[in-house]
Amino acid sequence: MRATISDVARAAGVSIKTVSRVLNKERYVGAATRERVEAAMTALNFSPSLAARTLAGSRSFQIALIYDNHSPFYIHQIQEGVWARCRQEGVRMLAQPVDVASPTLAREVGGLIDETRVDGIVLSSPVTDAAPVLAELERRGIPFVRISPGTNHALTSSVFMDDAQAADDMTTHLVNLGHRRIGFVIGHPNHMASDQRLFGYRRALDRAGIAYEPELVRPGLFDFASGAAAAEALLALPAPPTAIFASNDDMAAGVLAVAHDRGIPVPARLSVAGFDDTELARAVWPPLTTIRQPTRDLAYTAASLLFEKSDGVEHRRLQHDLMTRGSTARPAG
Amino acid sequence: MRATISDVARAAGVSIKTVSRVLNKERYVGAATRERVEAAMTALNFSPSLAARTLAGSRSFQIALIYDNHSPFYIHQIQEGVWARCRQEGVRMLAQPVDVASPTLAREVGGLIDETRVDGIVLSSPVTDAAPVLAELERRGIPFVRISPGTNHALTSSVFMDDAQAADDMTTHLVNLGHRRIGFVIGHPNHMASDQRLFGYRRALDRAGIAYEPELVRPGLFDFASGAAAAEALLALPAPPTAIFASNDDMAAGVLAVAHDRGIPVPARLSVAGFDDTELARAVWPPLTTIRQPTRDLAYTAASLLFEKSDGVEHRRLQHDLMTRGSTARPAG
DNA sequence: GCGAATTCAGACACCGCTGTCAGACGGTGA
DNA sequence: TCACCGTCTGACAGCGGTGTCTGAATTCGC
Repeated sequence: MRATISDVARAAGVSIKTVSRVLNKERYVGAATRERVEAAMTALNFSPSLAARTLAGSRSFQIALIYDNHSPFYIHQIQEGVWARCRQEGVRMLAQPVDVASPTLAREVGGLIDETRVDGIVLSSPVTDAAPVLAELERRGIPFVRISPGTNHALTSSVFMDDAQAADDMTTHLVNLGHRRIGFVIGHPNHMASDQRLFGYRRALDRAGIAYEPELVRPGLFDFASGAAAAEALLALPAPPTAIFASNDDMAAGVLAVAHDRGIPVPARLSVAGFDDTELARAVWPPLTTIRQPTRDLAYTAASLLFEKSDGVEHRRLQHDLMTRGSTARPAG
Repeated sequence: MRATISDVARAAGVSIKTVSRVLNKERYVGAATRERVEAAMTALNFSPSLAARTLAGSRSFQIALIYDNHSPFYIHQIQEGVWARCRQEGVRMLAQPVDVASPTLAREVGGLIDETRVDGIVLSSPVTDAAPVLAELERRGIPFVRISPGTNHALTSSVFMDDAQAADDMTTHLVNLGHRRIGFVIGHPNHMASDQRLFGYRRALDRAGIAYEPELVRPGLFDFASGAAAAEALLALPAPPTAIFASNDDMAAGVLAVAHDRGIPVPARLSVAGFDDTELARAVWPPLTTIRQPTRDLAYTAASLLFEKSDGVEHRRLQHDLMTRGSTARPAG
């Protein structure tokens, strides 16, 4: 049967409180005692009941990762990162997909906290910018860290990259190749990063002395279909762009598909650039020039911030990289 | 402050136990009493402590989903399916990535069960066939369901599709198009489904009276790179195949990339087929002809089996579909 | 109209740990 | 020598619910 803490105590000839001390690495346990207890624990194959620890103590050894569904690749990396850090800490991760548009979201999150008593929360974009949720978390005073938030940077701890600079870098890359008419596909309007990326695109154009043309900029939803639709529109223009920069890889894949369909060789006649460097970027052809977003590391760092529990608000900026692959080249002619 | 069950009891003018009865939908609670209690619960915004319920009762309101990392798309759909069913049941899902090759895996899983007291477990391939894990679960008598297991079908409840038939269908599709030299890329050796798919391929060839040629069959690991490597080898053959059937979409994407690199038009000169119908199948160009595997439904059904807790072992086979898209066509000439 | 079955509600122990407090012990400074 | 401190360990009371048992009120069969 399952071993309990009192079984261990009996086997080691100490009180259950002493076993508890060893379990929690508290001070004031003699070396000899500790060893006896540890031996008993392994001998009995003891795993403490999380439920009992949560109920009796002030920690639950669980944190929650809250996200809304967008790219599976992105979510996968986020989960990976948070989970890896949790594992080091001996803490469980509760993955909680939500609908950021749900009117009851704040209450759901509140219920989650009450039920599970999680020790902290990692928020992934776009839940990072859902005001009711932030207010609820604030009200309860539960520690939380946001990954790539778009608003109120100062308020809470967060990890992020410089989306504007990254988009600027990519646009500059295209400009340096010789492109002058560069199409842009905006990201999902729910995500604040979308604005940042658009801003970076415009800033780079501006610096290069290229006039901003609204017709070259199309809305998107971070998915394949919207990328394809945007490409259709851009390529139907009287003076179509020689390069298209999509705000994520999924949409860039959509752009690629449209180009292939129309027999437009990439990159010879059309350069295509993405953003994120998900696995998709290397699975399409030609492989996408894209911005490597350190997604996994962002998530890992977010979890770290939670565990380090420095009292104050802390921010960490992580570096991005421009990954030059086969989908971009000098314009024809 | 957080409301407890005794707050609710006081507010409703009943005993704690009666509130507990309402919470658990037990019998023998008067309609009027139930309403008073429910009103008090919403008024106080009461969420019961999972830790306390777990400790005192015989359920934990949690199940675990155990998987080893392979395609992010696949995992994403599996999580989605299990999670959707859990939500209906008011049960939390603990996502637990593991390394199926780890020698301590069974112990880890045992520890997970002891710590969390999960009510049941969903196993996803290839953990479905890790003998030590199965033995551990069996020993503890904890309910579990396997998704697409490869072995010991009779032993435990499972949901699956007919991988052999699906591969047979795809191969037959290619044969019917007129292909005679059909390359095949095997899946990851850890996954039992890989054998089944190879078997289906051979069976279809056999029925069509086409001799099996070992040189047309290459090993793979379910990832892009191994698909590309297999394609390189196949296309370097003195008599290269006119079609390549890869055991999943990721590898098929690798095949496509090699074809593009070599300037071999798809599907005009080479047909390419995948397996799974992940989002990737529609993100590449041309979109992949593939087998739609009802991954999300498999996961959903697996969770259902867990909750329905019919005493006996139960199996559910789900249907697959042949999705004909742009990557396959009649061979040239 | 009366005993028995059924419906309803509460008392109480306890699930397996942690927090608090108090006690024992040996070493230290005055 | 004594008071005092740091170190080590145990007793004990909960944490917030559920399972079991017991008892009262109601319905039912004949």
